[in-house]
Amino acid sequence: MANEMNTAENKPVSNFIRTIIDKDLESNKYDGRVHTRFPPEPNGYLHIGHAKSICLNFGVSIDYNGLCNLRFDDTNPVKEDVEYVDSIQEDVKWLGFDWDNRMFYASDYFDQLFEHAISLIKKGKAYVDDLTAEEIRQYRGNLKEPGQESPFRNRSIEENLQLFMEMKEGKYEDGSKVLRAKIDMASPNLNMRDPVVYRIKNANHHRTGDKWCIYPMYDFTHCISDSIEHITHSLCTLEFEDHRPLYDWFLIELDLYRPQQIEFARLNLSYTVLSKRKLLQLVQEKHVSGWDDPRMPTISGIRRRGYTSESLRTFTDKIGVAKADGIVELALLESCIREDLNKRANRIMGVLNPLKVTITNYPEGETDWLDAINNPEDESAGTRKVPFTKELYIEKEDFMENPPKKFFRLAPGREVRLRYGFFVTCDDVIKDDNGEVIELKCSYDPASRGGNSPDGRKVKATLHWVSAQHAIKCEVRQYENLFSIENPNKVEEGKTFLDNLNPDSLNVVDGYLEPAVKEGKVGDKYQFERIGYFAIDRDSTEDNIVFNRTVTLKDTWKKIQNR
RNA sequence: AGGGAUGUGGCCAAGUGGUUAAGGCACCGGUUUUUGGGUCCGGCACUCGCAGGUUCGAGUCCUGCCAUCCCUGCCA
Repeated sequence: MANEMNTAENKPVSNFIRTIIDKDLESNKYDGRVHTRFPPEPNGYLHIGHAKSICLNFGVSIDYNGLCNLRFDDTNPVKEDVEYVDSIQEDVKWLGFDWDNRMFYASDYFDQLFEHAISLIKKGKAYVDDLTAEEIRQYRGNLKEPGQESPFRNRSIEENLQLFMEMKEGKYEDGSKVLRAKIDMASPNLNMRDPVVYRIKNANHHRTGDKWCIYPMYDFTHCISDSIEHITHSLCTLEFEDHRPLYDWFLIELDLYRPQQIEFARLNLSYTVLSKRKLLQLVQEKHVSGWDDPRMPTISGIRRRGYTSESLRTFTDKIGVAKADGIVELALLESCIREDLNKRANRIMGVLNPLKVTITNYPEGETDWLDAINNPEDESAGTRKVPFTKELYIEKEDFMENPPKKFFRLAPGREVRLRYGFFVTCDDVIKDDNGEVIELKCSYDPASRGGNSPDGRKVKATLHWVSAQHAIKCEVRQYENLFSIENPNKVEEGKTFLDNLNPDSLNVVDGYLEPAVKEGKVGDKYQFERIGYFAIDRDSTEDNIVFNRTVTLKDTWKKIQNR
C-alpha cells in the first residue's frame, strides 16, 4: 500500500482539492471525515486517465486518514459487462490501492433510488412524460433559446404515481415514457431543463438480471449514491461542472446528506487517445489485439508493456491536479518509467539487428565465461556470467565504414570495448554482392579481459554484444505511438481518429539475447544495454521468449548526429 | 437569453496582496562513467492571456477585452 509516501520529503504536492479539504477540516464541515470514491462505469477497461482519478481519490483518502470506496456506476445495462467489473478491480489493486470491504454498485441502490423517485413525484417535483426522445429534444430548446414545457408536465401526482408504477411493472415499451424532474425549462443550464430521471429499458442487467425494466439516469443516481455512502468530497472531471446544480438539486429536494462535488481537469496525453468509446472501437474493429494490447493506454496494456505501478503513481503525482485543461507530454510518462526501471531492471545484452563479428585471433571452439554486473545502480543485484566466443554478434548500427566526426563506435581500424569482454579492433570488412557489410574480422587484445587494458589505453565506445553460439533467439516486439499525431483527438474535416493510426506502431524483430534470459519469467523486466527496457510477455512459449519493449533509453547520439 | 469553466516558460504545475515567480519533464552547457544510459554541477519567465485601474506594494483585488474548453443523450 502506498501510505508511506506521506513523509516530509515526499509530501503530496499542494493542489486546489487539498486546499478545499484543509478548509473543510478546519471548519469541521464533515466532522473531520474525508471519504472519497472511485466510481467507474463497467463499460470498458480502465486507462491511464482513470489512473489519475484513482490515485487522486485513493491518495487523498490515505493522506487524510480517510476512506475511499470503489463503486461501479452500473445504471445502463446495455453497455456494461462483468468482464469489465473484474478488470477494473484487478487494475485498481495492481495500482496499489485497497477498498477493503467497501465495494459497491449503484445497482445496490436501485430499490432506494426507486423510493426516492416516488418521493420526488409525491412532492410534485417529477412527472411522467409521454413525449418521444425526439420531441423531448425539440422541447428542450437550445443554447440560445429557452425550452418549452411538455404537455404532460402538469399531470396530477396521483396519475404520475400510477404511471410510474406501471412503468416499473413493465406495461410500457422502451422509449414510450420517461420520468422527468420538474425544474425549469427556461434555465440557461440545459441540465436543469427537466432532466430525465428514469427511462424504460427492457434489458438484462449484469447484476440485477430481469428485476428491473426501468433504470435511473446518472445525474439522479450519482448524487444519491454518494449521499448513501456518506462521501464527503465527490471528485469528478470538468465536464460535470454543469451537472453540479442538478447534483445539489436532487439532494436538497430529497432532504438528503449532501457531499460536495469538486471537478478537476481530465488527463490528456500526447499521441494518445483516452476515450473509452474510441478504445472500444479499436478493440472491436481489431486494430489492436485486445484491451491489453501493449500499445493501448489501458492500465492492463501499460502493465503488459512493462510499466510498473510505482511509475504510474509517480506520474500521476508529477502531473498534478488542476482545473486547466492541457496535454501532458508522453516524455514525462517515459521519464517516470525510465527512472523506476533504471533502479530495478537487471541489465542484459541483446542484439536486435545483428552483424557478425569474427575474432580472428581467438581460439576456435573456446568459451570464456566473463563476469557481468546485473545492475550498476543496485549492487545487491549481483553478477552473472556471459559467454565470449570466436563468433559474436554486435548491433549493425554500431559499425560504420565511413564514420562521421562524432561517431565513436566501431569503424575500420578502430578499437572499441566489448562490454565486460575485451578490446577489439576492426581489421577487415566483408561485404556481399550488393556491397552490404555482412561480417567484420576483428582482433582482440587478450590482456584487456574484463574490459580494461593494463597499459591504460582508452577507447571511446563500449558496445554490447552476444556470443553467436550461445545467443537465445527471442521475439522482440517494439512499439511506437499507436497514433501518429500529437493530438489524435483533433480530427480533420471528413476524417476520424482512426485516420491518425500509425501503421508502424508495432515492429517485431528477432533478438539475440544472452543465455541468462532463459531464467526469466513472464513480467520480468530487463534493460537491454544501450537499447531500452523490455518485459517478458505472456505470449512466450517453451522455446520462444517474447519481449515487449517498454521504453527506449534516451538516445542522445542521434541528436548529436543530426546537428 | 445562453450558461459554466480556464488562461503562470516548449509541456505539466506551485503560488491564497509583501524579500530576487517553487518543483518536475523537455532543452542547452560542463563533470564523471566499462551503457552516447545513468550520476553530479550549472543554465533556462525583469514577468504571470491583453489593456486599464485600486494599492506604499498586484501573478494574486476591480473593470473591460481576447483566447481555449465544456453543455442542446431516454450515455456516464
